[in-house]
Amino acid sequence: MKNSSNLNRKPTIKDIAKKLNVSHVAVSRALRDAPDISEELKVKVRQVADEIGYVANAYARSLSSKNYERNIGMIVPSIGVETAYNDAFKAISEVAASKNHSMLLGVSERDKHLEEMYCQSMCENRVGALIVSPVSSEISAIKKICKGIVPLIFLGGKIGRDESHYVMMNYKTSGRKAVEYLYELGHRKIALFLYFPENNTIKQKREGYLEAINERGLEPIIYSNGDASDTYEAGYELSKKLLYEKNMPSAIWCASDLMAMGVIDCLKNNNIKIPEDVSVMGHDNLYFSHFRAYDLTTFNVPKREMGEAAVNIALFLMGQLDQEISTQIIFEPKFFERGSTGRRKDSSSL
Amino acid sequence: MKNSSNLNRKPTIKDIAKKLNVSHVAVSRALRDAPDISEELKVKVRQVADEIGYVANAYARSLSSKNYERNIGMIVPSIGVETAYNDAFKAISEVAASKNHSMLLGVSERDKHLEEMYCQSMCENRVGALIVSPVSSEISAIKKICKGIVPLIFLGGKIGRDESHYVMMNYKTSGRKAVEYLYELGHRKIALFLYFPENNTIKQKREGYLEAINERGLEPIIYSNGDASDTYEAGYELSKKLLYEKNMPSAIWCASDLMAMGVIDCLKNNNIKIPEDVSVMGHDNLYFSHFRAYDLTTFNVPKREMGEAAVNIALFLMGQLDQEISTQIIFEPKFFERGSTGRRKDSSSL
DNA sequence: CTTTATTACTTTAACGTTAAAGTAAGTCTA
DNA sequence: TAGACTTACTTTAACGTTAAAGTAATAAAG
Repeated sequence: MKNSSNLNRKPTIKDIAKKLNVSHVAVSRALRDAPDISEELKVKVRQVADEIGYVANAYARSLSSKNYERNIGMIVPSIGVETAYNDAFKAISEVAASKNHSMLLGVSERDKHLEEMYCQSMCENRVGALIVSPVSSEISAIKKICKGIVPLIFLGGKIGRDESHYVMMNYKTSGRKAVEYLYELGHRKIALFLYFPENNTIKQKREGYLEAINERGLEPIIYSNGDASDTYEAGYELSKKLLYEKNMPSAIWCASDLMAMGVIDCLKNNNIKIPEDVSVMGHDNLYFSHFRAYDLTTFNVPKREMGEAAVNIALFLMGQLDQEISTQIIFEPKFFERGSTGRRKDSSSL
Repeated sequence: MKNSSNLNRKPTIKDIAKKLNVSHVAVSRALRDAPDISEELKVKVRQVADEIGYVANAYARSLSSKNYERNIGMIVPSIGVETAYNDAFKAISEVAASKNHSMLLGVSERDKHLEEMYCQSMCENRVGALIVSPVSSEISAIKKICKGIVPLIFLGGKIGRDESHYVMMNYKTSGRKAVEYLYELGHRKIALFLYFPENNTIKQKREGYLEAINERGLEPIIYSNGDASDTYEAGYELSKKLLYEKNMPSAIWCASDLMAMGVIDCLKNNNIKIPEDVSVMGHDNLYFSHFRAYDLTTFNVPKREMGEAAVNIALFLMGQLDQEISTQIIFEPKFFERGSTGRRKDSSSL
């Protein structure tokens, strides 16, 4: 049985007008508190509107006034516990609300087809700007859909630097700094734990790592798990593999904090002390990373700031900002030293 | 300097019509693949549309076809790491996408004023249904705004059972079961850690706890932190207080996993063994709760299922479901026993 | 070879609102 | 006391689309 609550016609300004024997335009102006309307009528109009439960129709308003570009769209691959998009979205939504814009959020679940569908839908809904954290580096379809209709701002690490508007991180810095830092602590056998799928983020981290490793004449040790992607379990499993292969490095840098937590728990479970026996570093600085049980040395990704930067670019492109700003922003990761890393023991082989 | 990218007029079906010397209605029908249009014209129309970068205007379409109730709105107090709303939103967004509905998300940041603003905006945007996790139990303003315009579905624990559409948890069960379980493990000194602000969720948990405690003739021990709300730090601080007061119970049930993690880290830091010396339980079963470092006994909140239930009610109320379903759903918490709880030691005083 | 149907359109009107131009009645000014 | 100005409206048109009704040209039927 179909429910039919959507069939009942909602009251319009014309209904109010009829009741008060005035033109619907007078009502429209009264409701908007526009000039050329007597206080008396305004009061009556508001009263009747309240009485009959009138609520403005945003579709008609936007169509008529031609400024439907009041919303900001955002498309993210996921909004689970482990991602940076929550904080970014939060910042974007706050700024948007403060400027009286609504947010449209699409969660593509890493599905390129769904991502494109959302893109199309947001264009049809005439968002003023669209902030996309693309599922993959392949963004030509998105660009084609939005071209000429909606300004596109890319957020995150998966895209190259030849786009016109983006906010991203320089993950190469993380790779270099991780090695530099661990080297200075005396570590010579420094492993890198990666995850799949291999996107630009990962590529940059590996690049930085390899550069710094090579400059110091060290041997690169890279482990990458095939299927689990960026998870606690992935870190746990890779560590088990290390233990099995009896090839323990004195320091491990994980491309994500989630993996690093898995590594720490697996090693501790096998009576390896962190950081006395092995130093473990992560990346992202999640909310949980500072918890005493992990106390993870890591790199902070300024999620909030990135979201703010993106929404500011959006506002600028929508003509809502009075100052000129750059629409290509690259943030540098910030190093956070905590307790999961330390000086190498004199005998480092396990 | 104002940017003016929003001023350029976008092509409409009339532009296509003019190019092909047909009526705009023919174009409209061709684009929608409607009958009464030749294959030939359809091909030409699609070609020109592509050429000039035509994108349908959702506002005009909705206004004309009068079915603008295609979107589902959702308003949540927060979307940070620690909340259940992520998963719920995820489920809702997936189901909505599968039925070709878009989602409008408002994050109220626990601000009642912002919550009402979003509510108003969603009504004006004629969402087909609005799912709200209210900031507080005071929901009369929300109900007044939406009345007669948009069906309202309340999600979460903060509301009473006299609303017409809701999805909530029975937290009283958690309170009872926590005590039952710990009692059976031999614990007699069972503390409850709460947080502020005190909403229905908390009230129910306390109620269940007190009932079960009283039935067994035990002494209730309730600690509540004044300001930090539901955080790791709150759990940490409350535990410090316990240690300082030398009033250690043999089991602690925390109203949230986040707090429980703080408790575990603080106790472990003070050489108290979990669960040998003290059993610790939480509530919510966050993604991080199963990590080896905490291995937390807790109650699962079926976030995803709750989201699915809510969106199904929404679809039903929008007349998009073929079967009749209940619009008042209460989920029972599911107990997850893990390693943070155990039998009481014979000598339990510390 | 007229009637009836079918195909592929066109024309008109409507959705609910706002913009812009028009106007009647009253007030002020010189 | 005519003309200009002000107030508080009304009328008309438009936004971009779809629904519904109308129609010319061709094909099929009897």
